[in-house]
Amino acid sequence: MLGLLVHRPMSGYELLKDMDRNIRYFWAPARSQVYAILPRLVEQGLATARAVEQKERPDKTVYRLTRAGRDALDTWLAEPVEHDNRGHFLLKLFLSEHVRADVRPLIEERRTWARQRLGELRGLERQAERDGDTFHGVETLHHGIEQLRATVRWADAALRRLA
Amino acid sequence: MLGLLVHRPMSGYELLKDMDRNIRYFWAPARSQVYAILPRLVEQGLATARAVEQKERPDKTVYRLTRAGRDALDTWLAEPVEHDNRGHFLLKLFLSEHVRADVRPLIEERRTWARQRLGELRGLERQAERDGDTFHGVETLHHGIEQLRATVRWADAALRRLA
DNA sequence: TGAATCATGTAAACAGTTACATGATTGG
DNA sequence: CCAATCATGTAACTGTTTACATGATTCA
Repeated sequence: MLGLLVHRPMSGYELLKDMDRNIRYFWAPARSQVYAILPRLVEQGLATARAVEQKERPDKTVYRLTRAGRDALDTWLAEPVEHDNRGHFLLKLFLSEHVRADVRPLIEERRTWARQRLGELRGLERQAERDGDTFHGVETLHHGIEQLRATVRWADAALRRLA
Repeated sequence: MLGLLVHRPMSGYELLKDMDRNIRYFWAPARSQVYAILPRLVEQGLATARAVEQKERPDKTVYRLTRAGRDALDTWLAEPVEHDNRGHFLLKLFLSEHVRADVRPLIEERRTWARQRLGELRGLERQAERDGDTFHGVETLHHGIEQLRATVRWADAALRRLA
């Protein structure tokens, strides 16, 4: 949310529109969650709230990032990616647009992580085959392996597109 | 958790061991979450708790599925998969092992879902290219497309392995 | 002697969902 | 006239995490 408010001050409603346009496919919180977080940003000094009266529409509250909010965003982007955290990587990839930093290390790190993880899963796959595991158990491993191979393929292609 | 208790009555600790062995790669709740859910199963009549005294180890509580618990598992497995719900599909795939039902429709449905979704993302990809979106925005789309292609590939292969 | 394992929990927070609630305007 | 859009929220959950807390046994 800090990463979207960086563009321009917005109300919760506008923020949700922005999310729907940009990041819905990897992060889509409920409306009520966004409205719950916004006042918390103000409490934490990361944003300010300004009531805006409207004549033909209900009044709205517009949130604007503070300097501390901008700093918090930069700090978050500089922290290591939590690869197992759903959507965390894609969120950082998307938001690093606003912070002029090289994306290459981010993508390379994702690639390294995926390859390591791939090694683990292949180990379990061999073990499952030795142990004569059920179709169901083995297929969940095959599934994970295909997803990780796709991640490596994507990272390679993205790095080529960058070059 | 119902799907693991179906095998044999277990304490929270044993349940966590089982999870770590089998489903850790697509669902790994915290220890405290498992301990929080178990008494809730008893409240809902889905399991019974039995205190077991141990001499050389701390006492433990062993949970056993009731008939209602077994029915709840079957009902859950028969319900449509929530494809967007993290781990939901893999959990059902893994647990349908215990319920003698054909897995084929489950995998076919996953494949259909992934292909539809793939169509959506490809549409957004074309639009993003027309609109001249940033590298970051376009790459998140490429990433999603690769993941979905991997899902379709996996489903095709799994259906072949089944045949 | 110290780490790992066995075993169970509480507390506090944040994440995320669905359902409930209101009320005006715009456009087909 | 009906649906969608604009706009904001509350309530009640379930999901999920990290940190705190205890205490015995086994094995290197």
